Amino acid sequence: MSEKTTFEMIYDIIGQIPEGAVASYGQIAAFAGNRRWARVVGYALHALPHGSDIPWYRVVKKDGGVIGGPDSSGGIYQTELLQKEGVEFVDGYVDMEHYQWKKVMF
DNA sequence: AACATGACATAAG
DNA sequence: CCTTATGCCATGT
Repeated sequence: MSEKTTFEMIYDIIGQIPEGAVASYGQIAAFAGNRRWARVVGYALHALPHGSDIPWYRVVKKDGGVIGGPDSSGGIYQTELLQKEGVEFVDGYVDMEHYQWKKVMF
């Protein structure tokens, strides 16, 4: 049966995030079906293998902040990747007003 | 099976 | 703004 696991649904949603856009954990969880899966979303990304096609760096907190803080090595890396795609950062936070993903694009 | 932990969100004080 | 508490699900021990 085509019973997709929670992780698969989450990965599917994340994989739909276009370039130059970001999405929050809660947002992904909401698109996947339940917004309470925000935690599972985090765990799903945490469990991602290296070399995965999942754009984990396009996933940020609801405020637009990166995990670990913008000063963290991972935070710097994530910020850099997003900036290369055209996402603007202000004080370590994404300008969600302009770059938060909206599914209306499709 | 039970408990603890975790890339979160929300509410309340 | 910060800390607590609660909700939700998956994983590790």
